[in-house]
Amino acid sequence: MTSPDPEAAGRAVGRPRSDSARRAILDAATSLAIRDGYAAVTIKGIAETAGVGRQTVYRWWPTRGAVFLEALGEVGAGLGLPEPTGDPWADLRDFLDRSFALAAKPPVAGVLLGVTADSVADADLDRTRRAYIATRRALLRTALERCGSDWVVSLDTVVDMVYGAMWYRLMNEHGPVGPELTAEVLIVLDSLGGRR
Amino acid sequence: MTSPDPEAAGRAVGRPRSDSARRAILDAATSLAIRDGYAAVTIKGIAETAGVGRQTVYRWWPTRGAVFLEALGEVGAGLGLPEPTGDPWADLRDFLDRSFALAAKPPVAGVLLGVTADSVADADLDRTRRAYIATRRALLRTALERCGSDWVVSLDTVVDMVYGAMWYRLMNEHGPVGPELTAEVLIVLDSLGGRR
DNA sequence: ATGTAACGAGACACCGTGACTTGTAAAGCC
DNA sequence: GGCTTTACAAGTCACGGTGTCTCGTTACAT
Repeated sequence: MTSPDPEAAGRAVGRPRSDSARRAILDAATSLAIRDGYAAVTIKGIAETAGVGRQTVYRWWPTRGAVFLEALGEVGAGLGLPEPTGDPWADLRDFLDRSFALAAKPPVAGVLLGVTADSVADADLDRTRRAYIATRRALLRTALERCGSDWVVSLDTVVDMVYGAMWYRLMNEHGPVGPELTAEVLIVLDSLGGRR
Repeated sequence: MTSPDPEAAGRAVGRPRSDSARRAILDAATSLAIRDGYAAVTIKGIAETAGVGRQTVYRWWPTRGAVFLEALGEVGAGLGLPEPTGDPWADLRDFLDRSFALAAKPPVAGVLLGVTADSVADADLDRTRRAYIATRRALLRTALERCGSDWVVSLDTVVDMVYGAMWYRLMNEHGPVGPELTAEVLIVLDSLGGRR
Protein backbone atom coordinates (compact mmCIF):
# COMPACT_ATOMS: atom_id res chain seq x y z
CA MET A 1 0.00 0.00 0.00
CA THR A 2 2.94 2.33 0.68
CA SER A 3 5.56 3.18 -1.88
CA PRO A 4 9.23 2.60 -0.88
CA ASP A 5 9.45 -0.90 0.57
CA PRO A 6 6.52 -1.80 2.78
CA GLU A 7 7.86 -3.51 5.89
CA ALA A 8 9.90 -5.80 3.64
CA ALA A 9 12.97 -7.45 5.15
CA GLY A 10 12.82 -4.94 7.99
CA ARG A 11 14.93 -2.06 6.69
CA ALA A 12 16.69 -1.03 9.87
CA VAL A 13 18.75 2.01 8.94
CA GLY A 14 17.78 5.56 9.74
CA ARG A 15 14.84 6.96 11.62
CA PRO A 16 11.88 4.60 11.46
CA ARG A 17 8.59 5.64 10.02
CA SER A 18 6.37 7.40 12.53
CA ASP A 19 3.25 5.40 13.13
CA SER A 20 1.60 8.32 14.87
CA ALA A 21 2.08 10.46 11.75
CA ARG A 22 0.55 7.70 9.63
CA ARG A 23 -2.44 7.48 11.92
CA ALA A 24 -2.88 11.23 12.06
CA ILE A 25 -2.85 11.44 8.26
CA LEU A 26 -5.41 8.68 7.76
CA ASP A 27 -7.64 10.09 10.48
CA ALA A 28 -7.35 13.62 9.14
CA ALA A 29 -8.27 12.46 5.65
CA THR A 30 -11.31 10.63 6.95
CA SER A 31 -12.61 13.46 9.08
CA LEU A 32 -12.07 15.99 6.29
CA ALA A 33 -13.98 13.78 3.88
CA ILE A 34 -16.86 13.58 6.33
CA ARG A 35 -16.90 17.32 6.83
CA ASP A 36 -16.24 18.63 3.31
CA GLY A 37 -16.73 15.68 0.96
CA TYR A 38 -14.05 13.77 -0.86
CA ALA A 39 -13.74 16.20 -3.76
CA ALA A 40 -12.92 19.10 -1.46
CA VAL A 41 -10.17 17.30 0.43
CA THR A 42 -6.63 18.38 -0.50
CA ILE A 43 -3.29 16.92 0.44
CA LYS A 44 -2.36 20.29 1.85
CA GLY A 45 -5.43 20.24 4.03
CA ILE A 46 -4.76 16.70 5.19
CA ALA A 47 -1.19 17.60 6.20
CA GLU A 48 -2.24 20.71 8.08
CA THR A 49 -5.07 18.96 9.86
CA ALA A 50 -2.79 16.08 10.80
CA GLY A 51 -0.11 18.50 12.02
CA VAL A 52 2.37 16.95 9.66
CA GLY A 53 4.72 18.23 6.97
CA ARG A 54 3.32 17.94 3.48
CA GLN A 55 6.35 15.96 2.36
CA THR A 56 5.52 13.30 4.92
CA VAL A 57 2.31 12.63 3.07
CA TYR A 58 3.97 12.59 -0.35
CA ARG A 59 6.71 10.31 0.92
CA TRP A 60 4.30 7.47 1.59
CA TRP A 61 1.38 8.05 -0.74
CA PRO A 62 1.54 9.31 -4.32
CA THR A 63 -1.95 10.80 -4.42
CA ARG A 64 -4.92 11.75 -2.34
CA GLY A 65 -6.72 8.67 -3.63
CA ALA A 66 -3.99 6.37 -2.33
CA VAL A 67 -4.36 7.80 1.17
CA PHE A 68 -8.07 7.16 1.14
CA LEU A 69 -7.71 3.69 -0.30
CA GLU A 70 -5.46 2.75 2.58
CA ALA A 71 -7.95 4.19 5.06
CA LEU A 72 -10.71 2.25 3.34
CA GLY A 73 -8.68 -0.92 3.53
CA GLU A 74 -8.51 -0.63 7.29
CA VAL A 75 -12.24 -0.13 7.59
CA GLY A 76 -13.05 -2.93 5.19
CA ALA A 77 -10.66 -5.37 6.82
CA GLY A 78 -13.15 -6.03 9.59
CA LEU A 79 -15.81 -7.00 7.10
CA GLY A 80 -15.25 -10.67 6.33
CA LEU A 81 -17.45 -13.67 5.85
CA PRO A 82 -18.99 -15.09 9.02
CA GLU A 83 -18.12 -18.58 10.11
CA PRO A 84 -20.66 -20.89 8.44
CA THR A 85 -23.41 -21.63 10.93
CA GLY A 86 -25.06 -24.32 8.89
CA ASP A 87 -27.71 -21.90 7.65
CA PRO A 88 -26.09 -20.27 4.62
CA TRP A 89 -29.04 -17.98 3.95
CA ALA A 90 -28.83 -16.58 7.45
CA ASP A 91 -25.08 -16.13 7.00
CA LEU A 92 -25.76 -14.32 3.73
CA ARG A 93 -28.27 -12.02 5.40
CA ASP A 94 -25.74 -11.26 8.08
CA PHE A 95 -23.02 -10.51 5.56
CA LEU A 96 -25.25 -8.27 3.44
CA ASP A 97 -26.52 -6.38 6.47
CA ARG A 98 -22.99 -5.64 7.59
CA SER A 99 -21.84 -4.77 4.08
CA PHE A 100 -24.67 -2.35 3.49
CA ALA A 101 -24.21 -0.76 6.90
CA LEU A 102 -20.53 -0.18 6.23
CA ALA A 103 -21.07 1.21 2.76
CA ALA A 104 -23.77 3.56 3.97
CA LYS A 105 -21.61 4.94 6.77
CA PRO A 106 -20.04 8.29 5.87
CA PRO A 107 -17.72 8.89 4.23
CA VAL A 108 -17.29 5.43 2.73
CA ALA A 109 -19.53 5.69 -0.30
CA GLY A 110 -18.46 9.21 -1.21
CA VAL A 111 -14.81 8.32 -0.89
CA LEU A 112 -15.09 5.18 -2.98
CA LEU A 113 -17.00 7.12 -5.58
CA GLY A 114 -14.39 9.86 -5.68
CA VAL A 115 -11.54 7.40 -5.84
CA THR A 116 -13.26 5.69 -8.74
CA ALA A 117 -13.56 8.99 -10.55
CA ASP A 118 -9.89 9.75 -9.91
CA SER A 119 -8.91 6.29 -11.12
CA VAL A 120 -9.93 7.11 -14.66
CA ALA A 121 -6.78 9.19 -15.05
CA ASP A 122 -4.48 7.25 -12.71
CA ALA A 123 -3.51 3.70 -13.62
CA ASP A 124 -1.77 2.90 -10.33
CA LEU A 125 -4.70 4.07 -8.28
CA ASP A 126 -7.03 2.13 -10.53
CA ARG A 127 -5.13 -1.10 -9.95
CA THR A 128 -5.28 -0.77 -6.18
CA ARG A 129 -8.90 0.25 -6.25
CA ARG A 130 -9.90 -2.71 -8.41
CA ALA A 131 -8.10 -5.10 -6.09
CA TYR A 132 -10.21 -3.73 -3.26
CA ILE A 133 -13.42 -4.17 -5.24
CA ALA A 134 -12.42 -7.65 -6.36
CA THR A 135 -11.96 -8.67 -2.73
CA ARG A 136 -15.46 -7.50 -1.88
CA ARG A 137 -16.93 -9.26 -4.90
CA ALA A 138 -15.18 -12.52 -4.09
CA LEU A 139 -16.58 -12.52 -0.56
CA LEU A 140 -20.16 -12.14 -1.74
CA ARG A 141 -19.60 -14.75 -4.41
CA THR A 142 -18.42 -17.24 -1.83
CA ALA A 143 -21.39 -16.51 0.39
CA LEU A 144 -23.70 -17.13 -2.57
CA GLU A 145 -21.96 -20.36 -3.52
CA ARG A 146 -22.68 -21.70 -0.07
CA CYS A 147 -26.39 -21.09 -0.69
CA GLY A 148 -26.53 -23.21 -3.79
CA SER A 149 -24.94 -24.07 -7.09
CA ASP A 150 -27.80 -23.85 -9.53
CA TRP A 151 -28.43 -20.22 -10.47
CA VAL A 152 -30.35 -19.03 -13.50
CA VAL A 153 -27.47 -16.81 -14.59
CA SER A 154 -23.77 -16.69 -13.85
CA LEU A 155 -22.86 -15.97 -10.27
CA ASP A 156 -20.77 -12.99 -11.32
CA THR A 157 -23.83 -11.35 -12.77
CA VAL A 158 -25.76 -12.05 -9.59
CA VAL A 159 -23.01 -10.37 -7.61
CA ASP A 160 -23.12 -7.41 -9.98
CA MET A 161 -26.84 -7.01 -9.47
CA VAL A 162 -26.63 -7.10 -5.69
CA TYR A 163 -23.67 -4.79 -5.25
CA GLY A 164 -24.86 -2.78 -8.25
CA ALA A 165 -28.17 -2.03 -6.61
CA MET A 166 -26.33 -0.96 -3.49
CA TRP A 167 -24.03 1.34 -5.43
CA TYR A 168 -26.77 2.75 -7.55
CA ARG A 169 -28.68 3.75 -4.45
CA LEU A 170 -25.62 5.17 -2.75
CA MET A 171 -24.90 7.29 -5.80
CA ASN A 172 -28.38 8.64 -6.21
CA GLU A 173 -29.92 8.33 -2.77
CA HIS A 174 -33.32 7.33 -4.04
CA GLY A 175 -33.66 4.36 -1.72
CA PRO A 176 -32.35 2.92 1.53
CA VAL A 177 -29.14 0.93 1.81
CA GLY A 178 -29.74 -1.17 4.86
CA PRO A 179 -31.88 -4.03 6.16
CA GLU A 180 -34.74 -3.11 3.81
CA LEU A 181 -32.47 -3.64 0.84
CA THR A 182 -31.17 -6.89 2.30
CA ALA A 183 -34.71 -8.19 2.61
CA GLU A 184 -35.58 -7.45 -1.01
CA VAL A 185 -32.28 -8.79 -2.28
CA LEU A 186 -32.85 -12.06 -0.43
CA ILE A 187 -36.28 -12.43 -2.02
CA VAL A 188 -34.75 -11.90 -5.44
CA LEU A 189 -31.90 -14.32 -4.78
CA ASP A 190 -34.38 -16.92 -3.66
CA SER A 191 -36.12 -16.58 -7.01
CA LEU A 192 -32.90 -16.91 -8.95
CA GLY A 193 -31.98 -20.37 -7.81
CA GLY A 194 -29.65 -21.13 -4.98
CA ARG A 195 -30.83 -24.71 -5.03
CA ARG A 196 -28.24 -27.13 -3.79
CA MET B 1 -30.21 24.00 -18.20
CA THR B 2 -28.65 27.45 -18.62
CA SER B 3 -28.61 29.99 -15.85
CA PRO B 4 -29.96 33.50 -16.72
CA ASP B 5 -33.40 32.91 -18.23
CA PRO B 6 -33.55 29.92 -20.50
CA GLU B 7 -35.44 30.94 -23.65
CA ALA B 8 -38.21 32.24 -21.39
CA ALA B 9 -40.56 34.86 -22.83
CA GLY B 10 -38.07 35.44 -25.63
CA ARG B 11 -35.82 38.14 -24.26
CA ALA B 12 -35.25 40.22 -27.38
CA VAL B 13 -32.84 42.96 -26.33
CA GLY B 14 -29.15 42.94 -27.06
CA ARG B 15 -26.98 40.58 -29.04
CA PRO B 16 -28.45 37.08 -29.09
CA ARG B 17 -26.61 34.12 -27.73
CA SER B 18 -24.27 32.54 -30.22
CA ASP B 19 -25.39 29.04 -30.99
CA SER B 20 -22.10 28.24 -32.67
CA ALA B 21 -20.26 29.11 -29.46
CA ARG B 22 -22.60 26.88 -27.50
CA ARG B 23 -22.03 23.99 -29.88
CA ALA B 24 -18.27 24.51 -29.88
CA ILE B 25 -18.20 24.43 -26.07
CA LEU B 26 -20.26 21.26 -25.74
CA ASP B 27 -18.25 19.54 -28.47
CA ALA B 28 -14.95 20.63 -26.99
CA ALA B 29 -15.96 19.35 -23.57
CA THR B 30 -16.94 16.00 -25.02
CA SER B 31 -13.80 15.49 -27.06
CA LEU B 32 -11.57 16.55 -24.17
CA ALA B 33 -13.33 14.08 -21.89
CA ILE B 34 -12.73 11.32 -24.42
CA ARG B 35 -9.08 12.22 -24.76
CA ASP B 36 -8.09 13.05 -21.17
CA GLY B 37 -10.89 11.76 -18.97
CA TYR B 38 -13.48 13.83 -17.13
CA ALA B 39 -11.29 14.62 -14.14
CA ALA B 40 -8.62 16.22 -16.32
CA VAL B 41 -10.98 18.51 -18.20
CA THR B 42 -10.84 22.16 -17.14
CA ILE B 43 -13.06 25.08 -18.06
CA LYS B 44 -9.97 26.86 -19.29
CA GLY B 45 -9.18 23.94 -21.57
CA ILE B 46 -12.73 23.78 -22.85
CA ALA B 47 -12.71 27.48 -23.71
CA GLU B 48 -9.38 27.28 -25.48
CA THR B 49 -10.33 24.17 -27.43
CA ALA B 50 -13.63 25.71 -28.42
CA GLY B 51 -11.94 28.96 -29.49
CA VAL B 52 -14.10 30.88 -27.08
CA GLY B 53 -13.51 33.37 -24.30
CA ARG B 54 -13.55 31.84 -20.86
CA GLN B 55 -16.24 34.25 -19.72
CA THR B 56 -18.56 32.89 -22.41
CA VAL B 57 -18.48 29.54 -20.68
CA TYR B 58 -19.04 31.03 -17.22
CA ARG B 59 -21.90 33.19 -18.51
CA TRP B 60 -24.03 30.16 -19.39
CA TRP B 61 -22.82 27.39 -17.11
CA PRO B 62 -21.79 27.73 -13.46
CA THR B 63 -19.48 24.70 -13.41
CA ARG B 64 -17.74 22.15 -15.53
CA GLY B 65 -20.32 19.59 -14.43
CA ALA B 66 -23.17 21.71 -15.74
CA VAL B 67 -21.58 21.83 -19.18
CA PHE B 68 -21.29 18.07 -19.27
CA LEU B 69 -24.78 17.52 -17.95
CA GLU B 70 -26.15 19.58 -20.82
CA ALA B 71 -24.08 17.60 -23.29
CA LEU B 72 -25.32 14.38 -21.72
CA GLY B 73 -28.89 15.59 -21.99
CA GLU B 74 -28.50 15.96 -25.73
CA VAL B 75 -27.09 12.47 -26.12
CA GLY B 76 -29.69 10.90 -23.84
CA ALA B 77 -32.58 12.70 -25.51
CA GLY B 78 -32.49 10.24 -28.38
CA LEU B 79 -32.88 7.32 -26.01
CA GLY B 80 -36.60 6.94 -25.38
CA LEU B 81 -38.98 4.06 -25.06
CA PRO B 82 -39.86 2.32 -28.33
CA GLU B 83 -43.45 2.38 -29.55
CA PRO B 84 -45.10 -0.70 -28.04
CA THR B 85 -45.06 -3.45 -30.65
CA GLY B 86 -47.33 -5.78 -28.74
CA ASP B 87 -44.38 -7.82 -27.49
CA PRO B 88 -43.28 -5.97 -24.35
CA TRP B 89 -40.35 -8.30 -23.68
CA ALA B 90 -38.92 -7.62 -27.12
CA ASP B 91 -39.44 -3.91 -26.54
CA LEU B 92 -37.62 -4.24 -23.23
CA ARG B 93 -34.72 -6.06 -24.86
CA ASP B 94 -34.52 -3.31 -27.45
CA PHE B 95 -34.54 -0.60 -24.82
CA LEU B 96 -31.90 -2.29 -22.68
CA ASP B 97 -29.67 -2.93 -25.66
CA ARG B 98 -29.78 0.71 -26.65
CA SER B 99 -29.33 1.91 -23.07
CA PHE B 100 -26.30 -0.28 -22.46
CA ALA B 101 -24.77 0.68 -25.80
CA LEU B 102 -25.14 4.37 -25.00
CA ALA B 103 -23.77 4.07 -21.49
CA ALA B 104 -20.78 2.06 -22.69
CA LYS B 105 -19.89 4.61 -25.36
CA PRO B 106 -17.07 6.92 -24.27
CA PRO B 107 -17.11 9.27 -22.57
CA VAL B 108 -20.63 8.77 -21.18
CA ALA B 109 -19.92 6.54 -18.19
CA GLY B 110 -16.81 8.41 -17.13
CA VAL B 111 -18.56 11.75 -17.37
CA LEU B 112 -21.59 10.63 -15.42
CA LEU B 113 -19.32 9.17 -12.80
CA GLY B 114 -17.33 12.37 -12.53
CA VAL B 115 -20.42 14.52 -12.38
CA THR B 116 -21.74 12.32 -9.59
CA ALA B 117 -18.53 12.80 -7.67
CA ASP B 118 -18.69 16.56 -8.18
CA SER B 119 -22.32 16.60 -7.09
CA VAL B 120 -21.38 15.71 -3.55
CA ALA B 121 -20.16 19.25 -3.01
CA ASP B 122 -22.54 21.09 -5.36
CA ALA B 123 -26.25 21.12 -4.56
CA ASP B 124 -27.34 22.71 -7.83
CA LEU B 125 -25.43 20.23 -9.90
CA ASP B 126 -26.79 17.42 -7.79
CA ARG B 127 -30.37 18.48 -8.45
CA THR B 128 -29.90 18.56 -12.19
CA ARG B 129 -28.03 15.29 -12.19
CA ARG B 130 -30.68 13.52 -10.18
CA ALA B 131 -33.36 14.75 -12.52
CA TYR B 132 -31.43 13.16 -15.35
CA ILE B 133 -31.11 9.86 -13.51
CA ALA B 134 -34.77 9.92 -12.47
CA THR B 135 -35.76 10.26 -16.12
CA ARG B 136 -33.75 7.18 -17.05
CA ARG B 137 -35.17 5.21 -14.15
CA ALA B 138 -38.73 6.14 -15.02
CA LEU B 139 -38.27 4.93 -18.58
CA LEU B 140 -37.06 1.50 -17.51
CA ARG B 141 -39.80 1.28 -14.93
CA THR B 142 -42.42 1.93 -17.57
CA ALA B 143 -40.92 -0.67 -19.85
CA LEU B 144 -41.03 -3.18 -16.98
CA GLU B 145 -44.64 -2.33 -16.11
CA ARG B 146 -45.63 -3.23 -19.63
CA CYS B 147 -44.15 -6.68 -19.08
CA GLY B 148 -46.27 -7.46 -16.07
CA SER B 149 -47.58 -6.25 -12.78
CA ASP B 150 -46.74 -9.07 -10.41
CA TRP B 151 -43.10 -8.83 -9.34
CA VAL B 152 -41.59 -10.51 -6.32
CA VAL B 153 -40.16 -7.20 -5.05
CA SER B 154 -40.95 -3.55 -5.68
CA LEU B 155 -40.37 -2.38 -9.21
CA ASP B 156 -38.02 0.34 -7.99
CA THR B 157 -35.73 -2.28 -6.57
CA VAL B 158 -35.83 -4.20 -9.82
CA VAL B 159 -34.83 -1.06 -11.66
CA ASP B 160 -32.00 -0.52 -9.17
CA MET B 161 -30.68 -4.01 -9.79
CA VAL B 162 -30.71 -3.67 -13.56
CA TYR B 163 -29.18 -0.23 -13.81
CA GLY B 164 -27.05 -1.02 -10.79
CA ALA B 165 -25.44 -3.99 -12.49
CA MET B 166 -24.77 -1.80 -15.51
CA TRP B 167 -23.15 0.91 -13.41
CA TYR B 168 -21.18 -1.47 -11.31
CA ARG B 169 -19.65 -2.97 -14.45
CA LEU B 170 -18.99 0.41 -15.97
CA MET B 171 -17.19 1.52 -12.83
CA ASN B 172 -15.03 -1.55 -12.48
CA GLU B 173 -14.85 -2.97 -15.96
CA HIS B 174 -15.03 -6.55 -14.83
CA GLY B 175 -17.75 -7.53 -17.27
CA PRO B 176 -19.36 -6.49 -20.55
CA VAL B 177 -22.07 -3.86 -20.80
CA GLY B 178 -23.90 -4.84 -23.97
CA PRO B 179 -26.08 -7.56 -25.43
CA GLU B 180 -24.55 -10.19 -23.13
CA LEU B 181 -25.72 -8.25 -20.12
CA THR B 182 -29.14 -7.73 -21.67
CA ALA B 183 -29.52 -11.46 -22.13
CA GLU B 184 -28.69 -12.26 -18.52
CA VAL B 185 -30.85 -9.44 -17.20
CA LEU B 186 -33.82 -10.73 -19.18
CA ILE B 187 -33.38 -14.21 -17.72
CA VAL B 188 -33.34 -12.72 -14.24
CA LEU B 189 -36.37 -10.51 -14.90
CA ASP B 190 -38.26 -13.50 -16.19
CA SER B 191 -37.60 -15.26 -12.89
CA LEU B 192 -38.77 -12.27 -10.88
CA GLY B 193 -42.29 -12.17 -12.13
CA GLY B 194 -43.53 -10.02 -14.91
CA ARG B 195 -46.74 -12.00 -15.03
CA ARG B 196 -49.67 -10.00 -16.26
C1' DA C 1 29.98 9.23 18.38
C1' DT C 2 28.66 8.53 13.63
C1' DG C 3 25.58 7.38 9.68
C1' DT C 4 21.13 7.24 7.80
C1' DA C 5 16.59 8.35 6.90
C1' DA C 6 12.11 10.27 8.51
C1' DC C 7 10.33 14.29 10.56
C1' DG C 8 7.92 19.47 10.68
C1' DA C 9 8.25 23.68 8.36
C1' DG C 10 8.41 26.46 4.68
C1' DA C 11 9.93 28.25 -0.10
C1' DC C 12 9.18 27.84 -5.04
C1' DA C 13 7.21 27.67 -9.97
C1' DC C 14 3.25 26.02 -12.11
C1' DC C 15 -1.65 25.77 -13.24
C1' DG C 16 -6.72 26.31 -12.95
C1' DT C 17 -10.36 29.24 -10.79
C1' DG C 18 -13.58 32.78 -10.99
C1' DA C 19 -14.18 37.71 -11.15
C1' DC C 20 -12.85 41.54 -13.62
C1' DT C 21 -11.74 44.88 -17.78
C1' DT C 22 -11.35 46.15 -22.68
C1' DG C 23 -12.75 46.76 -27.15
C1' DT C 24 -15.89 44.85 -30.70
C1' DA C 25 -20.14 42.72 -32.76
C1' DA C 26 -25.04 41.90 -33.36
C1' DA C 27 -29.51 42.59 -32.36
C1' DG C 28 -34.05 45.77 -31.26
C1' DC C 29 -35.81 50.60 -30.51
C1' DC C 30 -36.37 55.48 -31.65
C1' DG D 1 -29.00 56.46 -38.97
C1' DG D 2 -27.81 56.79 -34.03
C1' DC D 3 -28.78 54.68 -29.34
C1' DT D 4 -29.13 51.08 -26.07
C1' DT D 5 -28.39 46.55 -24.71
C1' DT D 6 -26.23 42.30 -24.37
C1' DA D 7 -22.92 38.67 -26.13
C1' DC D 8 -18.54 38.01 -27.78
C1' DA D 9 -12.89 37.02 -27.81
C1' DA D 10 -9.08 38.23 -25.33
C1' DG D 11 -6.62 39.31 -21.58
C1' DT D 12 -5.58 40.71 -16.44
C1' DC D 13 -5.54 39.60 -11.55
C1' DA D 14 -5.45 37.49 -6.69
C1' DC D 15 -6.16 33.17 -4.76
C1' DG D 16 -5.34 28.38 -3.59
C1' DG D 17 -3.59 23.57 -4.40
C1' DT D 18 0.22 20.80 -6.58
C1' DG D 19 4.45 18.57 -6.39
C1' DT D 20 9.44 19.38 -5.69
C1' DC D 21 12.94 21.22 -3.09
C1' DT D 22 15.69 22.77 0.92
C1' DC D 23 16.27 23.57 5.66
C1' DG D 24 17.42 22.15 10.53
C1' DT D 25 15.92 18.49 13.75
C1' DT D 26 15.03 13.84 15.56
C1' DA D 27 15.19 8.77 16.22
C1' DC D 28 17.22 4.54 15.77
C1' DA D 29 21.39 1.15 14.54
C1' DT D 30 26.11 0.33 14.67
